[in-house]
Amino acid sequence: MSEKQMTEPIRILVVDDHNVVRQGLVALLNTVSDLQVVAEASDGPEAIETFRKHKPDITLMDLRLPKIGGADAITRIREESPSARIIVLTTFDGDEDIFRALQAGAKGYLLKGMDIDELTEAIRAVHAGKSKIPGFVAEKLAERMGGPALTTRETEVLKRIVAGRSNKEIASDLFISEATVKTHVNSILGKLGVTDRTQAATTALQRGIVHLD
Amino acid sequence: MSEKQMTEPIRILVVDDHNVVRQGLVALLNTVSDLQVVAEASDGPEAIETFRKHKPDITLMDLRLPKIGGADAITRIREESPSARIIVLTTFDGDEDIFRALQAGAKGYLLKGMDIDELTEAIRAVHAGKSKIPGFVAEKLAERMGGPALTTRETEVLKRIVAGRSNKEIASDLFISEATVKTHVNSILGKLGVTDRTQAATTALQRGIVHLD
DNA sequence: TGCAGTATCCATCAAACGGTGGAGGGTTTC
DNA sequence: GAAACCCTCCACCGTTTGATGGATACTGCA
Repeated sequence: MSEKQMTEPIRILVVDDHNVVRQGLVALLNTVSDLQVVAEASDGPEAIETFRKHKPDITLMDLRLPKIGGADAITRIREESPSARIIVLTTFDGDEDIFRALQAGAKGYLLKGMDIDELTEAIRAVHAGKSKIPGFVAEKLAERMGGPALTTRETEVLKRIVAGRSNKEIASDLFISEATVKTHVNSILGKLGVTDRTQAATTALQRGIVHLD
Repeated sequence: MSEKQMTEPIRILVVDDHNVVRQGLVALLNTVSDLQVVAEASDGPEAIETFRKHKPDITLMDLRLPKIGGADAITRIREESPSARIIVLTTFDGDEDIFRALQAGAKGYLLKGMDIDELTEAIRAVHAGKSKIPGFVAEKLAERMGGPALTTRETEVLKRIVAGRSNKEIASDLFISEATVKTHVNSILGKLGVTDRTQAATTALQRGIVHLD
């Protein structure tokens, strides 16, 4: 509204389910003169609704959220508002999560280990229409792209491997024969580059293909 | 120094390796009148050294830290200063981590999902010499106590199971026979209440006995 | 139409795993 | 010094897993 100001402040929505982190982030961002936190949300649905109501310039979003995960929330928000500028701010969470978030339309991917200056710089960059993905995040992404992607069925099987189910149990879970499960397990091992199901489970967790929750 | 004040502010050290979280926390705590952040640290050794230098009234410490983990850092700090009042502030990290932290002498165990009011209340309580452990944390702890504890050797074996090593590989890693490894694996399965090594791996991760890093 | 990819199933076989029970030597604890 | 506990090893046996090399069928795309 003010005519005197050179620039309007950048209006920000902060989404994080950890109260002290979120409130800390808000306190921190509000100390920067050209940034202004206009709303907060602590889970996926709330994020979607709050975005709809406030239409912030920039959304800072953690990926691990209750009810609806960050990547899905990004998808939903951008379905309604394709111009939404969303920056993922998380701790790491594996290449699969990075991939899904960027796939969903995130314009930036920052780590909580970054400095506040880098954060504000990234916010301004994305607000100006640029993208901001750190080099090593891009590397991780390239790494993932190199490897062949799991099919939906394989992912289904992998989830159950992580859940500690045997081939026989997985077979009855999915209403298929144990032979088929073995086929899937074999291609999973091949694609993940591991030699047994325990390794498959831990690398699936590490790469963020599956979560323990 | 001031004689006019009713109470001196509580001097706080904040330890967290995520810069934006830590700086946010500092910004947040400094908005509370009787709290004053006097120092920060971003890893274990730094925490120990910074504590030595500033002797804060309260230390807020995350558990996942580079170089030296939070629990070990607490141990080391309290060796030098048995009266140190340390509050763990973390995201969760499983019952084993809770146990080790309290064992090491932490006076409080708070989650980052808590409200800022609860946090400040806990800080004042611990500063007043009390302990502050939320109910469900105590529950988790009780749960853990119920189950039989793993021996050091079993933990060693479990780490390698999580790393995806076979019994034969674990045997040569530890310079023991495969038969011995099988014995250990068997008691691990029994103690964890699971039926195979993949389940052992995932519940070990879930309970915080082992970490993927 | 034909090809690539996915999902389903089969048989076979060796290797790895898990269950059971027992045994000896070493601590720590009472 | 007995009891309790841990670590080490052994043998036996059935089950599970992973590796290999197929086969059929449905999809979508070129």
